[in-house]
Amino acid sequence: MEIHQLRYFLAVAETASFTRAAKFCHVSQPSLSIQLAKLEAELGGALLERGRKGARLTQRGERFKPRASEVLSQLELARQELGDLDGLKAGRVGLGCLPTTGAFVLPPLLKAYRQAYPGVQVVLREDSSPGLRQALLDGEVDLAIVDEAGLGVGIGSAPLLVEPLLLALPSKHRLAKRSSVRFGELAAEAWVLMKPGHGFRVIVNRLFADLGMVPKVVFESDEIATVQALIAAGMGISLVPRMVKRSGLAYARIAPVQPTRSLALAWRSGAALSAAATALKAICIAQGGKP
Amino acid sequence: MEIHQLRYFLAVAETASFTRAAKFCHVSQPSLSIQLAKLEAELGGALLERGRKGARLTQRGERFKPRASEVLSQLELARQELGDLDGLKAGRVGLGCLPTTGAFVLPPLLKAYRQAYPGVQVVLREDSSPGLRQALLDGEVDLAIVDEAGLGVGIGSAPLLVEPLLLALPSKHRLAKRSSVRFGELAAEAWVLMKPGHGFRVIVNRLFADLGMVPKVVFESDEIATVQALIAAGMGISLVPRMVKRSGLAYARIAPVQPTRSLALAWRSGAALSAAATALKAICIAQGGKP
DNA sequence: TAGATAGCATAGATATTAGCTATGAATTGC
DNA sequence: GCAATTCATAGCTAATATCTATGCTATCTA
Repeated sequence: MEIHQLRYFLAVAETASFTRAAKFCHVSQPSLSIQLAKLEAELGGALLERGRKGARLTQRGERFKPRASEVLSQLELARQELGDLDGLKAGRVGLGCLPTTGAFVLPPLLKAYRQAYPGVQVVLREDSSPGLRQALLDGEVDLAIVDEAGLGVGIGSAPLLVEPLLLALPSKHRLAKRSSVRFGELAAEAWVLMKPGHGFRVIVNRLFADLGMVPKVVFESDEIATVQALIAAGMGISLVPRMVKRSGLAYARIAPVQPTRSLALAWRSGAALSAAATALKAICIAQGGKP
Repeated sequence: MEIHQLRYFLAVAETASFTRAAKFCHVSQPSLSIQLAKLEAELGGALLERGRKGARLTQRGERFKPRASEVLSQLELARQELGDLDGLKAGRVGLGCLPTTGAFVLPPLLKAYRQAYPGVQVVLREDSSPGLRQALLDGEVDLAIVDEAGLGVGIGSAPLLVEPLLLALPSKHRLAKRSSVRFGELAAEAWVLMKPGHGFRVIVNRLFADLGMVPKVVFESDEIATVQALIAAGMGISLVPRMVKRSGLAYARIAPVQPTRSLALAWRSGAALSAAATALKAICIAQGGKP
């Protein structure tokens, strides 16, 4: 059973004539006759009744017609849908981001994207960098905004932004008035940090390791908001990305070498990005993550 | 776009591997690769993402898959339905009959048919012989039980039964006690007949014509029941087929040559009878219309 | 690190087949 | 009776689906 046979069959059903159907299908009448004979042979019986002045459907033909019609409709619909997908009139793109960044970088990105491609659905996923990395590899998201911990083998990336990590202090802290602090001055401080595995916990660990020290960690959380709340309550100090600055805390730069974290847009290396994902990638890179 | 391409595509979607899909489809892996490349080219973009350890669907592939699946389902369903039709597990047959015969010949026929093929729907149509002839030619019914007036060019037929026409008389009629009557004795009688066009009105006309006479027609009707009711009321006499004999009237044979009407099973000459119609035809001929 | 394995793509040969033109057979209309 | 219509058949050609053999790359293993 071939698709062109279905097309020929429906043309005959429509025109009640092999000759007219052949013209309609832009093939010769013998070709059409032969193909229909094959179709009938494969289906085990006549679909058409040939007469002196044309052809009419047999009962089997009447029964077969809606199926053949449905097949061609589905194929047409498939083309249509794929066209919509490519034309960004439809589709879906999965975007991952870090909980500490979502609230800051996503709104302008998504606003621009939604305006440009209102038909595309964006599915968000907030997770840690390793979690996002896995989600990329599993194809659960198409793109993700991650820090260094989200990269690695199998992941492609483009830099989005580099932002300084600031020392976050209770406003009454002895260093609260300082605009910059050397890291060595912090050896004895109590630290409130993100739990291990989070991207910039890694950065803090590295900073201490470089100094041959171990931080005195008094609290750990998964939420940057919690960390800052604990600091505001005077439980300790921390390093936080500049984008989460809020009132009620004091922030100081680290000197002389300011630590930073880099955010990058990441995707699975081998992945054939969908049109929707490609467009989102372009917007991300164009905006550079800067609101 | 070809059906085997859809099959290959779904196999890859299922097995996540070109190699396994090729085995499943009983083709070589290169053949499958090439066909899928063609499918993708025709649809304007990749459907599958080739990786080191197999293949996975792209977004376009995910979108396309249900359509491809539906197409194959429809084709399978079509085969199934045609098989049911041929196996007489489904189907429809149109059967026509004369109003004067339906009540007498149909019940046993339809009972036997329904019992043998409960899945087949029988659509009845009662009409005059010329009307049934047209219905046959138009394909509105597959078979019809008609008298001579229903035959002609383009109609095939098989004899079903020959039945005598009896003289129907009011029970107080002067001839009511006679078992047989010569037609010549009826020249002066008042006649209640079926309207012109009805099959056995033609027969009565012919009988009179043979004698060089014209009947004195006092009433005409389309319904044999009406004719008999008028006769019972003493309005005249008539010739009726034996199968409509009822109480309240007297019936006499015509002698010496008993007039008859023949019923036949008819179909359109060129028609490819459906399995359902062929089976019904067989039952009709086997029973010969005799209850 | 070299070799083996797995997975898909490419190349060239072959066999099937869809399509064409020409023609035939049967019927209808003037 | 001739012309026109309609579908089927025959023979040829070109397209193509498939095959085997091979290449390429990445992964696994000794």
